Amino acid sequence: METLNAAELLAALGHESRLSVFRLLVEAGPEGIVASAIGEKLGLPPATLSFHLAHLSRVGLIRGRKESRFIRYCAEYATMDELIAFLTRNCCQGEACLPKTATCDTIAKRRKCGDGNP
Amino acid sequence: METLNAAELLAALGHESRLSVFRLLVEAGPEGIVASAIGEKLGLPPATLSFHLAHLSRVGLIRGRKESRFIRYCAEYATMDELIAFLTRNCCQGEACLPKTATCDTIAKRRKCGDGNP
DNA sequence: TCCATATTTCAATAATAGTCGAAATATTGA
DNA sequence: TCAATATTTCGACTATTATTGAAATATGGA
Repeated sequence: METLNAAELLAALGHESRLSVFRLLVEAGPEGIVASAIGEKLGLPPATLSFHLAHLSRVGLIRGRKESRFIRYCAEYATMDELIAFLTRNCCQGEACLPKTATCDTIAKRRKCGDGNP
Repeated sequence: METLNAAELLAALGHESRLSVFRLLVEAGPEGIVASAIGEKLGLPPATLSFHLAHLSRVGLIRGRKESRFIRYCAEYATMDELIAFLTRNCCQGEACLPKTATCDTIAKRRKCGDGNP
């Protein structure tokens, strides 16, 4: 991933409403959530929600599939992963970095960078 | 550190110039880089660079320390770590996610989320 | 077909962010 | 003190983004 593309993804997530939508979908898992339910949960007017969903879709962070009258959205985990990989690539010259504890098991593993450790 | 404002951090990184600055500092490691060298490397005019450095500093993604006439900036790895932890917290309902290969050892470990695996 | 519901598009407006020359400030070494 | 260099602030301008009501489109069920 190049810088330009990463900046686009980060900008998409750098908005309170869009980040809330994305987090909701990340937590929802592969099953996703239909648009109207997202709007209800976050209290966003239809036009506003549509605008933000379109933005997140355009950059590839979420995907929507038509399902009868609804559109069901889910997070694109692969895109998020690439983004995180980009952010941490070649980090910190082999020093320890990213040392904080975290909630998710996998995050807890992410303690040192570039130290060749399992 | 105050409470994490993830959208603010993401918006700060969601600009090509700022992301370039941040990546440069992430790769530079704890030693950091002086402002003028950053500007030269990225081809940013002093006023523009100052604007972006101030922005990144304000949200806590980088830190500058005066060093004689220069200001030496370095990445705040802890902030980035909190941000990544936030993005991946409670992800995907125990399904496999973030499955892509990555450059950094620590990233390579980050393969499943919430599966109770080491 | 007709109605109710889901979502998008349109359009006007409001708000915010980015750019960078020039002037100001700070620091150091001569 | 003076000149050179590093960085910030100011100010004016440009560009982009966000908001949302209302109208349009799409779908499925009665």
